[in-house]
Amino acid sequence: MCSIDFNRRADEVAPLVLGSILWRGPVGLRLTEVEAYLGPDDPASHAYRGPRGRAVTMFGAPGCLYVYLSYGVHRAANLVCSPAGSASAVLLRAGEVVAGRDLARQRRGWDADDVVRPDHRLASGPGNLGTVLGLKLTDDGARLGDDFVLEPSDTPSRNVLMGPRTGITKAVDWPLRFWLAGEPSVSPYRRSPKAPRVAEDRL
DNA sequence: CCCCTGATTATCT
DNA sequence: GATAATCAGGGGC
Repeated sequence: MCSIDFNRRADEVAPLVLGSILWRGPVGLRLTEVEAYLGPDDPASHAYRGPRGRAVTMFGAPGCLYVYLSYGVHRAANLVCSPAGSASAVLLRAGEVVAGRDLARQRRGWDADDVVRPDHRLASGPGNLGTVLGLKLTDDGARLGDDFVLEPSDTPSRNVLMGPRTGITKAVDWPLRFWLAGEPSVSPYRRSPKAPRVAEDRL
C-alpha cells in the first residue's frame, strides 16, 4: 500500500482513490465513485475563475478537504489535488459504509431496520455521502490525517470504469467520472436536463 | 421505468 | 435576479 500523491492533477488521482477507505470517527467509507475537476482549465470547476470565494481552498495544500454547500442544502466533499497555488480536486460522489453503520443510518434519519432503505444507498450521491460523514462547512480545509483519515487500498482497483460527469452544464462530455464496476452505491449516469444537446462546448 | 418539481443559500451576473 | 458539482417525492406510462 503506497500513499496517494495529491500533488498530481485530479484526473490522475481520481482512479487511485477508488477502493480506499475514508475514515471520520467511527464511520468508514470505501470510495466507489468520484469525479475530477480541473480548476482554471475546467469550466465546470468551482476554481474556473481563480482563487476566489469558496474556491480558495482548492488552491491550497493538496491532501486537504474542500467542503462546499450544494444547492443550499447539502454538504459535499472533495480531496484537493495539484501543488499549492494551482487547483484541482476529486469530488467524492459515493461510497460503501464499511464501519459505523448505526451512526451513518442515524445521520440519514433512517431506522436501523428499515428494509426499504438499504445500506448501500446510505452514501450514494455527494450530498448523502456528506451527511453520512457528518460534514459541516467548518470542515472545509481540514487536513487528511487528523479528523479525517484516508486509508489507501492495498491493491489498486482493477475494475475502474470512466465516463462523463453528472449534473453539470459545462464540459458535459469530458470523461472525468470514475467508478468501480458493479458497486450498488454508484448511481446511474444522469445527464443534466439543462446540458446542451450537442457537444458544442469542447475546447 | 421516466420526467418534473420544490427546497434552500452561496455565489455570480 | 438567476444559477447551481443535489435529493426526495410525486405523477404518468
